[in-house]
Formats: sequence, C-alpha cells, structure tokens
Amino acid sequence: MSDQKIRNMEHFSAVCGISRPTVSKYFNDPESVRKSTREKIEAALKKYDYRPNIYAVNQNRRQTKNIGLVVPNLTDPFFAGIARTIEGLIVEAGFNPLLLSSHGGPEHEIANLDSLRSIKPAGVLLAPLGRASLEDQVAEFANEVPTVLFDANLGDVGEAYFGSDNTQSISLIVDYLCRSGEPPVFFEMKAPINPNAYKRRTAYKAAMGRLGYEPHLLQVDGQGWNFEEIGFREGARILTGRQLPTNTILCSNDRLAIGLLSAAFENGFKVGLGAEASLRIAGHDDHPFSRFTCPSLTTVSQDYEAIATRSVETILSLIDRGGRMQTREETLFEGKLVMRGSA
Amino acid sequence: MSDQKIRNMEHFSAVCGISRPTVSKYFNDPESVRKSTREKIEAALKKYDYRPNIYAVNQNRRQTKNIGLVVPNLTDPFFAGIARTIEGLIVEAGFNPLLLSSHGGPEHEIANLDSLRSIKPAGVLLAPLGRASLEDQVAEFANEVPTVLFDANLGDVGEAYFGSDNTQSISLIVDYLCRSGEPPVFFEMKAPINPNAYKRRTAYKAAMGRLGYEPHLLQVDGQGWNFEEIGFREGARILTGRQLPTNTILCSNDRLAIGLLSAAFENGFKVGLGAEASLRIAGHDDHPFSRFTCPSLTTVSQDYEAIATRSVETILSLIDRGGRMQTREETLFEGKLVMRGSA
DNA sequence: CGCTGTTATTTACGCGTGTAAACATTGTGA
DNA sequence: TCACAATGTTTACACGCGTAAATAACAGCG
Repeated sequence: MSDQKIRNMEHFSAVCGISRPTVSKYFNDPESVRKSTREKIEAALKKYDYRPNIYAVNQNRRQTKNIGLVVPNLTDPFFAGIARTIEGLIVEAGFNPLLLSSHGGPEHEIANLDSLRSIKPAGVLLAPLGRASLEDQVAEFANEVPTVLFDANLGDVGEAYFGSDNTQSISLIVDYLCRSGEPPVFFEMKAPINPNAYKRRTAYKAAMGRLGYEPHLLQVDGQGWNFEEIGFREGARILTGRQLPTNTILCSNDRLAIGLLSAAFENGFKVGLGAEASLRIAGHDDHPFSRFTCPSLTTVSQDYEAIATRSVETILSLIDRGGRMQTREETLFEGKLVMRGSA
Repeated sequence: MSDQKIRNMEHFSAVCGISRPTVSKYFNDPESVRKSTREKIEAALKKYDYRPNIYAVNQNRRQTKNIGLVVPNLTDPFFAGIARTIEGLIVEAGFNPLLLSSHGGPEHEIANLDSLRSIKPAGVLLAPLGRASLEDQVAEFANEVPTVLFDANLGDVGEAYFGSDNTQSISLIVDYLCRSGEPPVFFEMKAPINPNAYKRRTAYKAAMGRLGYEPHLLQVDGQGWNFEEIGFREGARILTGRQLPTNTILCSNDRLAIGLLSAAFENGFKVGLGAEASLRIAGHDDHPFSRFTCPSLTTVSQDYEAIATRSVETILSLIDRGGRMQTREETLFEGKLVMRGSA
C-alpha cells in the first residue's frame, strides 16, 4: 500500500494507465471492462487507497444505490432483528441500506421519509407504525419513491406488502390451547396502534367460534409502545380483580405477555401446564426474549426470514423494472407453533 | 403549495427573485441574510417544494453535516436505547446521524467504519466491540476522522471516552448485597468481549476485599453476544451442580442475569429477598427488560443520559475546533442502585 | 446630504463524477 | 490478410452546488 494520496478518479486513472471513463465504467460494473483492464485497475486498487467520491457519484447517476429501511421502533428487539436480516440482504445485493427508526411516533415516521427523500433512495422498505401512521403523507411518499411495506399493512400504500398470516397463526395457537386445556381469553389493548392486532382479534373470535366456544376479550387501556409496562399494570389489575371465565390467557403479542407473566409472578400465580399451575399464558411473535421468561413463553413464531427475503427481492425487482408493479402484491406467511412452558 | 417542480437552486432563486449565491448563503445559515431576504425565501419555501441536493451540497462543502454513530449490537435494547438518545441530540444540533450496528462482529465493525469513510462524516461516535475490535484498524480510522468513544474504551483510540465507572457501580452493589444478606459470588464469562467486564471483575474483587470477604468467581464458557443463552445454559449447570459458597449471585451484566433467572426458575429455585427464597440474583446495567423478569431484577443503572449527552457535546466541540483535542479526555459516570425483587 | 459599513448581486470558477459520441485500438475468425 | 466486433480512448458536456472577488444597492447616522 503506497501512502501517496489519490485525489480523484482522474488521478487514479493516471496511475492505472487507463482512461478515466473506463475506470468509471469499471466501478459501475467490473465485468463491463476487458479482463486485462480489470486486472490493471485491481492491482492499482491494492496499491493505492482510492474509492470514488460517493457524493459526486450520486449526483450524476440516474439512481443512487441507496435503499431506505424504516422500522417503527428499534428499541423492540423484534424489529432490530428483522432490520439486521434485511440489511444483510440489501448489502449482498450490492446496495446500501439506510436504517431509520420511527421511535413509535407518526411525526417521526414522516420525518424519516422526508430525510430519505433528500437521499434519493432507489427504493424503500417500510414497516409503518400502522393505525397511527399519517397515511396520506406516507402514501404521497410511496407515490414518489418505489416502496414496499412489511410487517404492517397500510391501505393500498406501496407496491407490495409482506407480513404474517394472523388468521392462520392465531387459529393455530387457539387450536392448541383448546386441545391442551381450557379455551383462552384474549388479552389485548383497547385501541392498538398495530393493524395486526385487529386482525388477531378477529381471528381469535373466528377460531373460538369455529371450535364452539364463546370468545372473551380482555381489552385494556394503554397508549404507546410500552407493551410490557401495559401488560404488567393491566395484567395485575385483571388478575387480582374480577374472575376470569378460564385459566388460559392468549396475549395479542409477546411483549404484552412478558408484562403479564411478570404481573402473574408478582401476584403469586403459578403459570404453566402442570396440575399445580393455576394459569396458562401464551403470546404471539416469538420475541427474542420469550425463551427466557419465567416460565418460558408458549407462542407463535412469525416467519420473518421469509418476510425479509421476499421484501428485499421485491424491492430489488421493482428497482430493476423502473419502480412500478402492475398489481399490488400482498403475501402473508404462516406462523409456527412454539410450545414452551407457559401454556 | 404550487405543484410546479423546482429543478435546482438556480431555478428556486429565480422564483424567489433573489440571486443564487444569496439563497445558498441562506441554506447554510438563515441568519446570515437580511431579514427581508429571509422572508422572501421562506415564503417561496412554503409555496414550492424545494430542498438543496444533498449530494451536490456535500461535494462542495469542506465538511459534511454527517455524524456517524456505531454501536456494537442493535439487537441489544440497551444500545438501541442509547442510540436513540444520541440520535435525538445530534438532530437537535443540526447534524445528520447515521446509525450503524456492528452486529457483534469485528469485521462488521471495520466495514461500518469503512462505509462511514466514504460518507466523509464530520465526526463519529463509536461504541466499539471491545476486546474483539481490530484495534489497529479502528485507531487508523480515528486518526483520519474525529472520533469519540463511548460505552467501551479502546486503548487511547479517539479523542475522548465516556463510559460508566464500573469500580464505583460494582462497589455500590456489592456493598448493598453484603449489607442485605450473604456476600455475592461473581457470575461472568471466562473470556468476555467487553473490557467493562474485566473492570467489573477487578472491582468485584476489590470491593469484597475491602469488606473483608473472600471473592469467588464463577467463570463460565461461552462465545459471542447471546448472553441470555449463556446465562441460562451455564447457570443451569452451576445451580444443579456444585455447591455455591453463598446464596447470592452478582452477574457481570443484566443479560446474563436474565438467563440465570430463567435457569433458576426452571430448576425450582425461589429467587428473592424473603426468608422463603433460597437464592439472590443481581445484575448490572438496568437493562430495559430487567423490570419485567421474575422476580424483577436488582441491578445498577448506568447513567446513559450523561454518557450520551457528553459524547455528543464533545464530538460537536471537536468538530467545531477542527478535529483534535489537546489531551484525550476520559470521563466515567456513576451508576445508581436499583433495588428490585431479586436481591 | 454624503459618508460608512453591511448586505446582495454578478460573474466566474471549481468540485469529482456520469455519460455520450466520435474515434482508435485490439483480438478473432475466415 | 482483411473485415468485423468488441473494447478502450479522447473529448466534451452535464450535474447542482460552494465560494471568492468585484461591484452594486442598501440602511443608519451625523
């Protein structure tokens, strides 16, 4: 590695002994130049520390190589995990991921889209906040920039949507709970931010009806994204208060269940399957921490590998074909039952 | 809002009725132009949707307004939280944060620094992996770009370091544990990746010595960042195996403690303070989830507000004065005891 | 009113790259 | 050996903005 500083592509092409346009061609696609030329350039790259100025490149390219990735809340390990997977896939495809979190706030979500605008991304993968999203503004963005939604759907915004099949997954766990004990009540927030929550509620009612049971909703107050806190506080209220019609509680998501488990523990309930247990608790999502709750949480895992993979594939082909789909694709992936100690 | 598209600053300055260089001046600092001019520009901004091309701007400015923010692992809610706080502070200061996670991998850490290089950030806030970091390459980066370390120190890399005072915090909780029951053994990984872990080990030994007790280390095997998993697996082994010299276990961090609590639960140990409990467990960090463990986890909170604030202040003043400090600052912030149910 | 210092305009150039067109060179196969 | 296609070079322009220098307009003041 020589310590001579390369000023720009002109300079670099000079030390290569090759013209600048050819070097430019090389950086856009190494395969597009003759083998002997490629080798000369790569030898020089080993020797000198040069890389094209990204700002000059992006100013002149028709498209940047940037792909925006917006998740509702990075503090939630579930989203941190899926973001990581997606980032990896984007990098593999030769693009540059830009990760932004909306921190649970609709204004923040719009601010994220706004700052993505100035970066002129080739495409955007967006997991919207859901009900709280400022749909008009999100739709406007998706109109300007090729956008694929995942995790939560939002009207017909974007060119495609990939998420979980809540009907299937909730049906699956309701079925399991009924077969292995008493039919579950459904623990959820009264006004959830997430549209999946509504689908899960409906799916719960349908599943219970199909099995010949009366559905029973425990709808608790609570705002925002502090699900564990809400599950804990409202769970304690419910457990110590009125009588439940059954010993089994299915939570709308794992984070509520984690809070509820904590409340059950504090109030002396023994949670689990065995005869000595007085309560069964199940969740939904297979949150990274649900393996380590006490007892470990029975839940349904989302197929987030599939969601990530298909979302990335779709945005890439979308970019490839110039930004628009003929029809909006909506694909839901099935969940898998994860049987653990809590139910 | 007119729907006429503004092509560039030239065009925009035309509809403003002001020259382009003046408009350029406005965008660099709105206060630098006459009030009447400012009002004209702002009126036009309301009417037309224009913002300077970020690539053209950054190509010509001596400095970009970008500040890189690299954390070791975004999947860990602790880092997600501190990253969020830091992001907010950076935005407030009029800069543009770029969040990257090293996903626990040294090569990934270097790759992150490398991709930051091409973005030419004005400064970088780096929470390094620690022992696993490729120190030479990190140091080389810090030599090129004004860099402030936080959370984990790394030789004398960077212009400053802000972190927790492990000596104080460990001493604090050892003190508490000894006053409230039996003196603790120290549960940790044999070869931790985090340099803080070594400081905590040393601090534990010193604190025990000071109080007249024999220190006792439980050093378990385990690689990587799956601390809960390691805490669970090795915790189960320890709890069901050899006799412990005491009923109190202090974990090197909360994530190990979360795993250990889970293992204790599975193996029928009753954890807590009361007479009926057979085990006490404490952690370190006040992880977001430690409020919801069963029982809730007694721990020491890190003053991450202070770490975040001082780190950002420092990188900003560093940028302001041209990138170099006269001396490398190292400041440690005190932890606070968080007494909960587990010890 | 004219002076003075501040702010805006005009003009001009530079940043580092993409890209198109015309032309030159190279390698290939008949 | 020649023709042909593929690849490289040369030349030239464009992108959208920062910035400097010279000049012009302005506000405030006595």
